[in-house]
Amino acid sequence: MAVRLDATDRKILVELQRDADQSLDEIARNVGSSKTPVWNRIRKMRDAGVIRQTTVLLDPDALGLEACFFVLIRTSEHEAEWQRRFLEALRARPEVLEAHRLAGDIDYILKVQVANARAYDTFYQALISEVRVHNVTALLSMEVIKSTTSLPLKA
Amino acid sequence: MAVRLDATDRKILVELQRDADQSLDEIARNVGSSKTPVWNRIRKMRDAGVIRQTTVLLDPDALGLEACFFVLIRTSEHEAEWQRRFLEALRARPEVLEAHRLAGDIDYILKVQVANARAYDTFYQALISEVRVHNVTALLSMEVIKSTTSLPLKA
DNA sequence: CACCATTCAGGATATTTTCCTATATTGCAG
DNA sequence: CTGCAATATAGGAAAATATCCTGAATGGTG
Repeated sequence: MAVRLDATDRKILVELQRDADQSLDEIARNVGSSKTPVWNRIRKMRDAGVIRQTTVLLDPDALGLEACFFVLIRTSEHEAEWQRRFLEALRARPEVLEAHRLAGDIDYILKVQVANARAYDTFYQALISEVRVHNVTALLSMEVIKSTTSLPLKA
Repeated sequence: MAVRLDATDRKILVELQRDADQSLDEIARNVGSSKTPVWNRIRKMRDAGVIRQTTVLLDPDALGLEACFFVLIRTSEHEAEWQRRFLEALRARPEVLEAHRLAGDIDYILKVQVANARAYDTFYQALISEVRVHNVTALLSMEVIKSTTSLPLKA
């Protein structure tokens, strides 16, 4: 079900992306409305799937996950069965935070968050032993310049 | 202030990452405790910065942001002033969801979420007109295989 | 075993969510 | 422009929840 979002909806989403812990009254004040319409709009956007999840963002360093790798993968395999097993392997591994199938030269990109280079190597060895890939390049993040889950909304 | 996380803390974090809308009683039930210790532990982890933010994850497609690009950037510039301006430019642009400085051959990687290829080109032109970069490769995501903000926690 | 510090469960109160109702607003046909 | 129907709104009542307090339980230590 597609939902047409108006300016108030978008303001609410901006507030929720900024801080989902706010009370309805606070959000209502920030968007210039009252709690009932805000509540109805949030419920509607939840039901429509515009809002997918409320969650908490953790500090990777505080959890000892100090190494972030972007992994570029080329493969010569393109059969359905191989792909199914590859996707399953990625979905099953919690250190894989993102995985995209790409257009062009490089077939897949992964974002992998692990404790250190050794942990990455363990992950890498396990992955390539499970599914054959042609060429893998790992890019190691030295510094997170920016990291947000807030999608841009035309206010 | 570093916090030592025990098994209960990690269970709480797993629950909060899964669904931060749960009531304290629910979380307490799920981790086998009662609401007071859960509440105290959450507050402590918030204060310590382990929990950085409570937020809402939105569906990019529902907002008309149907194109996700990973952008690989090489530059010959490595002066402090250039870098400062480059970081500022990235932080100021809301379509840049992630930006990392990398080790090795490629200097930076960005994750950019936009409406379509045209919008990406607009972003790209604006960026290179603002700061000089040597070489830019854009990888277009065809399919999101996995996308999570949940960091792996040894339960 | 006794002491201290820490963590716990359960309860009291303040706050918030959830839903209802009556009013206001908007879009639209005549 | 006017009146009607559909929709959105503000405010309030009841239920649920967060927040904080108290006293009991626990675990490590001399």
